Amino acid sequence: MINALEPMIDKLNGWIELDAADRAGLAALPYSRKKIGPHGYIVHEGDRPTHSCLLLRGFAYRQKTTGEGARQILAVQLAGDLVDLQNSMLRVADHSVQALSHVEVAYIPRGAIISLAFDRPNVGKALWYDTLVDGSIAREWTTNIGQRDARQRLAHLLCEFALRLEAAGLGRRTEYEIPLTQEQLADATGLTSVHVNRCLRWLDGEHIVDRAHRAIRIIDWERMVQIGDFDDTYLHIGLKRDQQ
Amino acid sequence: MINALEPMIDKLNGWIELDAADRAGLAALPYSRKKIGPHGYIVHEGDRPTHSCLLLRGFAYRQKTTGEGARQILAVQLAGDLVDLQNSMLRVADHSVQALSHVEVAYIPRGAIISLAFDRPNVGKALWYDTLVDGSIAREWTTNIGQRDARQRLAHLLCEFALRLEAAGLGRRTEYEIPLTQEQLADATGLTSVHVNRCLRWLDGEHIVDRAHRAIRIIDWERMVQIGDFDDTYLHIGLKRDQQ
DNA sequence: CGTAAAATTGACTGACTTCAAATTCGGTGG
DNA sequence: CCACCGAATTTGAAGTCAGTCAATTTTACG
Repeated sequence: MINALEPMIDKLNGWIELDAADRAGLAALPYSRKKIGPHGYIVHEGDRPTHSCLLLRGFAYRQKTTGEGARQILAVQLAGDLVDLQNSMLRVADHSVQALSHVEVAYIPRGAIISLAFDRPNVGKALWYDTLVDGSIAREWTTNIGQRDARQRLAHLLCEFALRLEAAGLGRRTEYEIPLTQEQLADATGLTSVHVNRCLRWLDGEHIVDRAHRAIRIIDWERMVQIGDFDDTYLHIGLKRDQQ
Repeated sequence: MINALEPMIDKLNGWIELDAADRAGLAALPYSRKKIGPHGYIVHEGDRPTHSCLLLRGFAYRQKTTGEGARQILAVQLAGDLVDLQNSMLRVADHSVQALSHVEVAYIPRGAIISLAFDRPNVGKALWYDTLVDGSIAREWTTNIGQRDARQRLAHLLCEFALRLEAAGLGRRTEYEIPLTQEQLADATGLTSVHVNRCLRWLDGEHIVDRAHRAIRIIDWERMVQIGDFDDTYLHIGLKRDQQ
């Protein structure tokens, strides 16, 4: 029987080599599964979570809401992502996590993760790297929103999704599916949905991307990279290979 | 003799209670000191750092530069901050750290920190919390830049500095000094220096803040909080008290 | 299939940028 | 201690990118 936590173990193993005991320790983590529909909350800002949350299937996003009700999407999470080390380690969740599609999640008691992290240093390091890579992506998002114009922002985001989905084995960089509405793309880039629409239509008209439903086909990857000022260093794909 | 690492130990002790052995372990970390002038690089994007860097004295900032040369300031660091766990743990620095004022830094071999983190779980947890709080602040910055207008952004940032400096014992929330130029404030908020100037002048004219040199006096804290839509939860000040 | 959600489009507006010039500040060397 | 000079701040005028508002068309899914 395949353990439901396998995708997470594989992802962590991508950051640092885990031995059999490390993997066994991870596989033995207690958890409870739950299915959640689109828009459903996985973690709510202000909660005092006792569990960490792992995304087993589907897509989710992290977001914050300002006092005026504006929403900023902070990250998009793929299956296998430990969605909530951020929140569950701190006492009060400072942001929400919501389902983008139908998702299945595993809630793992935070105590069990912390113990394992310190019992098995390689697991601890892998978890650490995972949060560091999350942080690196967050910094690039800040830069994207703060310094690039609308077209660049969108192109950059679409390039990021392409590479992350490819790395996770969930698509190809030139053809993938991600269930984000234009309004959600807007909230992720600090734009309005109207303007996101105009930019997408432009990319479409220039034959750089081709859109059908929520599927994206990047016709001209080189051009897209150039428009989005995209450099994949910040994703730290291939970290393990680099570490020696 | 007072150990130069004391401010860091105090800060970490603010996240989780450290016992004598934890503190001794931290105090025994090997390090080399270095003085760096304003604008000098502490870590350069693209470096493969072998050391982590602790800010002993002065102010520093983290930044990324886009392919077009636009600069985004990602964080401002105060004395006592471990400025570079982010970068030094990953193999390639994905952003730079530069001195804002005359600073003194301590370079600590990353191996020594990693060993200590896993030998003494409390130290590991404290370091972990430290990066998590950094992450939380980063998320609020993203939200600030993505969703708030110019006035709100600036007011929010100035409120953040006020509380962080107060928490670090480096000023009072209603009166503090921070050596940021208006151009740097602009790069931190995704605005232009011209517009930052206009917003500051407005805050000034409304008698909400009073500026002299790089010192800021917040005359009307309540109003400032309201204008900046500021809620300090994300700073996780008093985390230890909340944790039990 | 029907209906609510999402995408699309147009006209108009405005917050912020750009460019350029004048003024003030601050640190350093004489 | 003061004079100097580059850096930082301040101000004005004009331009533009993206937002707002509102209506229409298309899509998705229960």
